[in-house]
Formats: sequence, structure tokens, C-alpha cells
Amino acid sequence: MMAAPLGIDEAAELARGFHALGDAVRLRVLSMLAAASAGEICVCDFVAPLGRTQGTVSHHLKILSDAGLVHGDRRGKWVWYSLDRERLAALKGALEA
Amino acid sequence: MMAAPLGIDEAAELARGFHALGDAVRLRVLSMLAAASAGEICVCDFVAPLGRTQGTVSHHLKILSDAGLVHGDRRGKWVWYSLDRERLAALKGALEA
DNA sequence: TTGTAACATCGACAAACGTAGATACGTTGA
DNA sequence: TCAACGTATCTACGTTTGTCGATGTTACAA
Repeated sequence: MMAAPLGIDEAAELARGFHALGDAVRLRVLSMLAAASAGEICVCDFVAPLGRTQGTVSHHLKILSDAGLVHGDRRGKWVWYSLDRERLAALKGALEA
Repeated sequence: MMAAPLGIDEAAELARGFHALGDAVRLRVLSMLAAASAGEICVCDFVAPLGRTQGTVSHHLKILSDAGLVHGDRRGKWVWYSLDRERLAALKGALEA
């Protein structure tokens, strides 16, 4: 981002991404996914570590999903979430000074 | 961040930084500073480009300052703000996948 | 079909946010 | 001393947010 002044729309788009990162619960979700050996985690396995109700966890996963940072894959009764590393790298690239 | 699951306090600290980035006006402030040839910009020169009142601009600058992303330097009647590139790099580093 | 488990969505509420306008503070110059 | 300017702070208000509890929804099994 930091090469030339951001336009209004450009800034709004980036802000959506960073806004999704601006919550401790969601950052922990992302870090859990990044560290997961299988590369994906079932919703039910987020609830206890995060100390939030299932509804709240689902809420945060939706925000991350809407921001393009994670993707959910339904397999049977379970939904497995994984990290979108490209989207994360894009936000990281926006912080180039 | 993305090597091991974040602890609660660690996540909260990072979230404060990203939260400051999660607003279009503040991202435009940072990009203006990053692109400024002098490396700093007077508060009065933010108001018109951002299309916000002086009070609102001051409010956003305080949020960025509290997050450690910018620093203000009073010289006479004017306050010049500059980017804290180290803090920005730290947040960028937290996005390492 | 019925029941159960996993997940998403809804309703409600207090807290935080972005904004404008008014006011207070600090500096400069007359 | 006083007036004007640049900036910060305060007040107020509508909107958004994070959270829980309850209710839907979907998939599987008996």
C-alpha cells in the first residue's frame, strides 16, 4: 500500500481485510489454522480452545470467510476450515513500507 | 504470528495494532505518510484530502498514535506526524505464514 | 420417520466506534 | 495583553460490534 497514497475505494477494500484481523479471537483462529498439521480444523475443535460459545465461533468464522481469509469445506456433519494464505500474503504485501 | 497458536495476551496485543489498520481513513493517513517526500505531514494537511473535520482527523491520529504506528512532533503551532516503520514491519511480520 | 449431532442464523443487549460540532488549550504575532 | 490560528478534547448521536441463548438447518443413524 505504502508506495502511493491510497484511493478511497482501495483503502476501503484493504480496511475490510485488516478489520477482520483486528480481533483477538479471530487472530487466534488464524494462528491455529496456520499451525494445524492437517492444514484444516473442524469448527467443533475451535470452541473449547477459544472459550467462546459455538454460535460466537461461527460468527467469527463467517467474518473471516467474508474477508476471504479462510474457507470452509463441508464434509458430512462437519465443516473444516482452512487458511487462505494468498489473501493473507496480499494484506502483508500492503504493509510494504 | 503464524508459526504457533497465539496466546490470549499475545493475540490481544496484535489485535490492537490491526484494529488501528481496519479503517479506510486511517489507512489513507498511513499511505499519505509513507508517500510523503519529507517523511512527515502537518495535521492541517490531512483535513482536506481526507474529507473529514479537523476533530475527526485528530481522533484518528490519536488512535494511530496509541497503536504506535505514528508519532507526532509539535513544532510551533503545527504538529507533524510521521510513520513508525518498525511498528508497521512488526505487524507485517506477524502475518508470516 | 424420528432422533441426534454439527453448524449456521436469529434476537437481544451492552460496549465500542466514527462522526460532527462546540469548546478548551497552546503558540505566535500584533 | 490580546486576538487569531492550529490542534486536542469533550459532548452527543446513530451505527456497528462481540457475545450469549435460542432457534433453524443439514447430515447421518437407528
